Amino acid sequence: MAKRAAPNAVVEPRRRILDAAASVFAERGFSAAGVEEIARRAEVNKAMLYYHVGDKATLFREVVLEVIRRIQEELAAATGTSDDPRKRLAAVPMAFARVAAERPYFPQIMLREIAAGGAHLPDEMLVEITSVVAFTRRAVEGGRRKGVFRGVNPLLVHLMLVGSLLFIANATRMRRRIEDIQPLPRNTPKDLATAARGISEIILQGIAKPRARRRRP
Amino acid sequence: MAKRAAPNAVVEPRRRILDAAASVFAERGFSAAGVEEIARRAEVNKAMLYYHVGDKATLFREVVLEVIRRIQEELAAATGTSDDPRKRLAAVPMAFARVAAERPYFPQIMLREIAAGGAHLPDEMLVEITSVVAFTRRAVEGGRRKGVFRGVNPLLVHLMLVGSLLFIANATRMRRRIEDIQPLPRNTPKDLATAARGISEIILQGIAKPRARRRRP
Amino acid sequence: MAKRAAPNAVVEPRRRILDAAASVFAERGFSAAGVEEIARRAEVNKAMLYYHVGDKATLFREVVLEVIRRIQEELAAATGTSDDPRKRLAAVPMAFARVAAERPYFPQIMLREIAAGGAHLPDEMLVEITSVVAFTRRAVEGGRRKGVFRGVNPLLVHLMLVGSLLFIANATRMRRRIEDIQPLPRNTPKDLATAARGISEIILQGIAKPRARRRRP
Amino acid sequence: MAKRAAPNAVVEPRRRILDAAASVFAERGFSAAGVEEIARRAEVNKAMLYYHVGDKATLFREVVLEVIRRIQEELAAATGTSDDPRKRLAAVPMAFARVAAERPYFPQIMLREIAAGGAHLPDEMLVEITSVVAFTRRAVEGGRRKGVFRGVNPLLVHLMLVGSLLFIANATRMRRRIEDIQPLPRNTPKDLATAARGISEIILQGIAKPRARRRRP
DNA sequence: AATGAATGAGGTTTCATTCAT
DNA sequence: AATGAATGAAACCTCATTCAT
Repeated sequence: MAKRAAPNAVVEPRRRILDAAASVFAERGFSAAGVEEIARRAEVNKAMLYYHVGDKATLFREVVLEVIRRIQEELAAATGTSDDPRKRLAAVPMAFARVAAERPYFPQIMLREIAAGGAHLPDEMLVEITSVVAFTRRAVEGGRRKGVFRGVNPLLVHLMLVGSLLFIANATRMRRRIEDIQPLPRNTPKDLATAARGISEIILQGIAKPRARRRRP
Repeated sequence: MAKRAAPNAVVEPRRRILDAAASVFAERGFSAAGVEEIARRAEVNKAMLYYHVGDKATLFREVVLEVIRRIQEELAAATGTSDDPRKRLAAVPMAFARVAAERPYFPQIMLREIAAGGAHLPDEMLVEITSVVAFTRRAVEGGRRKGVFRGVNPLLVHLMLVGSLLFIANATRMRRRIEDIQPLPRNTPKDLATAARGISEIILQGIAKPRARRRRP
Repeated sequence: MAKRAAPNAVVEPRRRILDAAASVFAERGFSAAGVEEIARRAEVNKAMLYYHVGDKATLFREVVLEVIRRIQEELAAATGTSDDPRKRLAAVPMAFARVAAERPYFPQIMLREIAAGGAHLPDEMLVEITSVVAFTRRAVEGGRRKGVFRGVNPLLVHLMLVGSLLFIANATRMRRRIEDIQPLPRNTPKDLATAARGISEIILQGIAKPRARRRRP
Repeated sequence: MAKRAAPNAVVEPRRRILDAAASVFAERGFSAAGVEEIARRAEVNKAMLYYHVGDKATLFREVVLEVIRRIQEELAAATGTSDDPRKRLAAVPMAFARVAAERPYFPQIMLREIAAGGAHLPDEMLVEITSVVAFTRRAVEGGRRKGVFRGVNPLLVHLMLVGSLLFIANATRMRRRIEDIQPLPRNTPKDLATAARGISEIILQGIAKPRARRRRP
């Protein structure tokens, strides 16, 4: 289906552009990202970039939209698997870890945009994000009803799950720089999936309903 | 003993500049922040800004340095208070919450810089950050020795404590935008101190050493 | 086959820019030359100037490179003509005079850069200059072997030939200013070619091997 | 006489400023020279520099004026010594070499200003320079009358004498840079006085009246 | 679908000079 | 005689975007 045999033409320009944009946005952030460099990495003419996708803001929105969709897919898949609230909850950081494994630029872009207060995203896209929060809320409330979780603020739990994971994913890069300067204890979590498991383990125990105290005599 | 009675001169120019810089960096991020606007907010001539503090990068470093120092102070104060590992650990998110209360721009700048991988900070400043991690590690290991915590990766705990808090602080702003669009359940943590308590409560229970199981009869 | 009929478009933008740059560098010197003015004289947008050639330093280097090439061409042409050391030597100031006639800004730029110690030129370009010195050295040494020149430092001869010519070319402008103030004897060399001849005449006699003294009877 | 014992106060501020200005003007040229740096080198407050000498243009003029005066003094001294036209003529490059030995920045400033066409000097100062030319002219014309020089353009001779010397003085710095890149024959004139002697030797022979041709039989 | 050229606005930084004390 | 602070203009350069072909 490729139009030419040129090395980069095997993948459609739009795809190349979005990938290039993602990587530059991740590395530099929205403002510091240069349209010039995105075009260069996509091996595309700058004008073509406008032709195929649109201006810088559109570029960014498309990139973010794709990852949000992927998160939603992962969570949808998890929904079907089991209705154990503990498994449901653990699926949240794991979904993020999976998408991050697929698209390494994702945690950086996401954290940057959170820090920016969503400044580069339109209303509709923010609303999409809400669906992810809703997933966690249902799990927490389900667990509560079933007596496996104590009463906790579901939003707090969500933010801890996701925040911890994204934070860890990003901090790793900074940590590597520090390790280049001074030797550090050797305990960084190896990969994000491992981190995701560590996070849900702690949080699940953290919100578990304590066993009924032994009744006083 | 202010030098002049002019409305903005009650506080030293350097202070005004750093405060203005902090607010602009928080709102816009390093690259999108304009020296022009920083100067305007500081009510200072653009050239004066260079005279008093230095270029944009220096400006940023000074701002970050100040908040790191404040975090270190808060933790140092907590160190003196008690040697209960649980209290020590709870002091970490609380220190961040306190500094954030004092300097509202802090969580945003910090999260942005984490997402940037420390790109705008010199090596020495990254090293300073290590001291904060060390505080958590000592608390976790102390708790372990005393038998109140189970064996967990201290770095993971640290990143969860700090990451959760910073993430919550930032997500709040995005959340408010969403709330303007569609009504949401009314459960956002009121202030950061409350969030800090919620976080440490969950994590402390999450890493607590389980009581010895009663032996089966 | 000009692209447009617009009045300034008959000559390629890059050419116009280099010419404009040359004239401004000559008039004002590297530091005082304004990119703004270069663009104006080239009838080009300031950004286009960066697009077509590069920054101020690059602009300068390209201009200098062109004239060095021209000098080398002139000398190469002279090499083929004759192998009389006297003619070879005379070709040196004449080459400079010819290039100066073609590009009036050349002596000024060159003298300015000599005075700057080559501060705006990269190593490779300085090396190019060496080839010109080598030409003179070969002529002087050739003349020595053939017994027409006495033993003199070839570098000294080179610097006198070139220095005199460039100095005269530049002093003329200053001299004109003086003449506007007070009347002067009417003896300025008319053009640079004449000056070049005057210079080589004096220097050739100056380094000529004196005839063998008539032996005393 | 010194007002204070402070290390830099033994020499009057005005002197320090002029010396600092001279060195910066020599190194960087008029436009690139920064008032800031001049003040720093003079160990003087920037405002004081304006108080003691004046603005940048004035600073420059004072520096140039001083060296012109010194050249005039040297030539005046030479006038008294002998009335041999050859010695008179040789005194010209030697005067420049002497002043250069005293004030190393002099040849650079001078050559730069020649290249600038005197742009930074007022009319009166240009006129002063004329007196130097006049010295050479008298020597050349005197020598002509006495039958030791042939008929040559005195201005040409002057420009060759002075131009060669200044050119050599400046080229030396560029030459050193080249030598750092590639090894070169070892024949640079050691110091300027030696160069001055080399120059006048060649030029004196170059304009010497040829011995009467042996009359044709 | 593709490109090189064009553009205007804006970015950061520096500079010579002066003022208030 | 001396200083730190102030200022406005201008410097160089980059950017996102569009146009003509």
